[in-house]
Formats: sequence, C-alpha cells, structure tokens
Amino acid sequence: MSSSSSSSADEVWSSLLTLATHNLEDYRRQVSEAVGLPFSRVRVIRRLAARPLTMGGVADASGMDAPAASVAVNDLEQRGLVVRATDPSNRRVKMVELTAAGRELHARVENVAPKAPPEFAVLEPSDLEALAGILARVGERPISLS
Amino acid sequence: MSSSSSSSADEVWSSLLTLATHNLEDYRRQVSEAVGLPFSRVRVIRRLAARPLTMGGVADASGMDAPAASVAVNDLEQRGLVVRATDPSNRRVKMVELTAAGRELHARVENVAPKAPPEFAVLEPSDLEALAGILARVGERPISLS
DNA sequence: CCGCATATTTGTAAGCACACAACTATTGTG
DNA sequence: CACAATAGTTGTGTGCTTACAAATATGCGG
Repeated sequence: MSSSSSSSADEVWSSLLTLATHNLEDYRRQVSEAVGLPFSRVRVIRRLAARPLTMGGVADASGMDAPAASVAVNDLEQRGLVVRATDPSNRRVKMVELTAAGRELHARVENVAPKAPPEFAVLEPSDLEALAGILARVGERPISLS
Repeated sequence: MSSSSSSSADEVWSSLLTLATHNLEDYRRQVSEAVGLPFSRVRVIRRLAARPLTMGGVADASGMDAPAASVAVNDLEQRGLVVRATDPSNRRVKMVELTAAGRELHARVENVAPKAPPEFAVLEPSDLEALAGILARVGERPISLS
C-alpha cells in the first residue's frame, strides 16, 4: 500500500523516522564518545552552529525548557565551547554563540561517520545519488528561531 | 559540494541520521504517549513484530544486553503483549512472541503520524515520490537475527 | 556424577534527560 | 514608586536507559 498514488510529506517523514530509529541509539553513542559530550549538549551545539541564539532561542530550537537550556549552556560555557553576552539594548536577554573551540567541536561532530545498516545494500548507486540530493536540499536551510 | 561524484552509502546514511536526529526526541515521545510504553519497549515490540525471537535474539536485535532484555520482556509479558515459551528441544532457551494484544499495539505504533519538519517543504511531489520509493525498498527486509 | 559452557534471570548502580516550582534581575506602565 | 511582564537562573525530583556482577537452570562431554 505505497507505490501507486502520491505520498504526503508526513508519510514519507514517518518512513524515514522508522528506518532511522532502529539505528539511532548507536549513532548518538558514537557522537557522544567522539566529542566527550552528552548528546543533549551536541544538539545545542548544532543549533548554535547555524547562528547565535538567545537563551530562549536555545530552549525552543533544542526542544527543551528554559531551565534545561540554562543548565546546558552553563555546562558548555564551562567547557569553553560557548560564550554568553548580555544584550546592551535589553540587559535581560543574553546572546549565546560558539567559541572557536565550539566551532572546532562542531566540525568533529559533523565528521562522525556512522556505517550504513545492512539494509542499505539493496540500494543502487543511482538511488544513493537521488537520496543524497534530496537530503542535501532538505538540510540546506536550518530552522530559524529568534 | 555534493552533486558531481558518487555518494557512498555511509555518507548518505550519515546525512539521513543528521536530519532525523534533530527531530527524533519528539517522535519518540509521541510514540510513547500513543501506546503508553517507554520507547525501549516499543523497540522490542517492533523487532518481535517481524518474527518471534529468543531472549538472546531480543537482546541483540534491540541493541541491549541480556539483563536489559529480561527486564523488558518481563514488563511486556505482565502487560499481556508478549508470551514466553520454553523451547522443548532445549529447555534453556525461551521463545518470545507477540500476543494478539501485542500485534494490535504494534499496529498502533506504526500508525503514529509525526508531522514532517518545516524543512521538508522544499521538496516537490516528485522528490517525495522518489524518497518514499527508496525508503520502502530499504525497509522491506527487516534485519534477521536468531 | 563432575565440571564446564550456554541461556536466562535478578539485583544494583550510575548517567542522562525532562518537567515543575521558586527565585533574581531587568524592563515597561500607570 | 508600586506593579505586572519578561528573561534567565537555581534547585529538586522522577523516569528511562544502560552497564556490570552475581545467581539459577539446563545441557553436554568425560
């Protein structure tokens, strides 16, 4: 029940998640080990790699609440991966951005190369090409949040 | 830097994981809430939906160690979702399989429909078609383990 | 029957992620 | 200045997941 009529974005997304879910734990472990950081911190780093964010922005973009974001940024700041800067025009808000070390770590995260699962063997080079192209286009524009 | 030469399966897989990772927490929560089960239990259910497994098979297929598998199957058995049956030919091994309730729950898991992330909007219907086809082919043959 | 390997189980401990409640600091309003 | 709203912080508790150590039950070779 899949081949004939058009697929909705949600359906396709669901298939993609189902496939990824089986193997994602390993990937997370691999990334965490590679950079020596819990995965929730890695998620924050990735969001900040796209652009500096306020604390609230970090929370929203990373899918955590404000307290969790505080804890995460505290941790990352102590490790020298991010810096907090008070916005002079509104001293309540603090902008968070990656340091050089943070960007270097982000590069290491991106370079983690998980091995494709055995099921992938059924795909031909043309399939891989197509898949790569589609994923590249989807990934081009990171989510934007305050 | 993506369109010209061929993509390896591992590279493509990595892109796919990177995309999925950003949104996976929500998906897991959604599934857990839909069926009232921690996600690690859902993973076991999914493996058992493909075929009955021994306890060791459950552990390997679900990426946990034997003790964790025991705890998970205990939980699922108490909920009436799986049954343990001692193999008569080798009474050390126990085969685990889904009950009718377990299969019903698995159907509910498969029906969870996460909303595609906003980035997906850039894809045209033809892209979605292609992606759906590729994912369907990859997903066709579930991993087989003892 | 003895000793060893296999399959599973029980118990314990630790790290991580998450949510809620309560507190401080700053801004804007009447 | 009192007041409420906004942004962030701190503290506390809870559940999930994983890892390891030790015990039980069964099977097999001598």
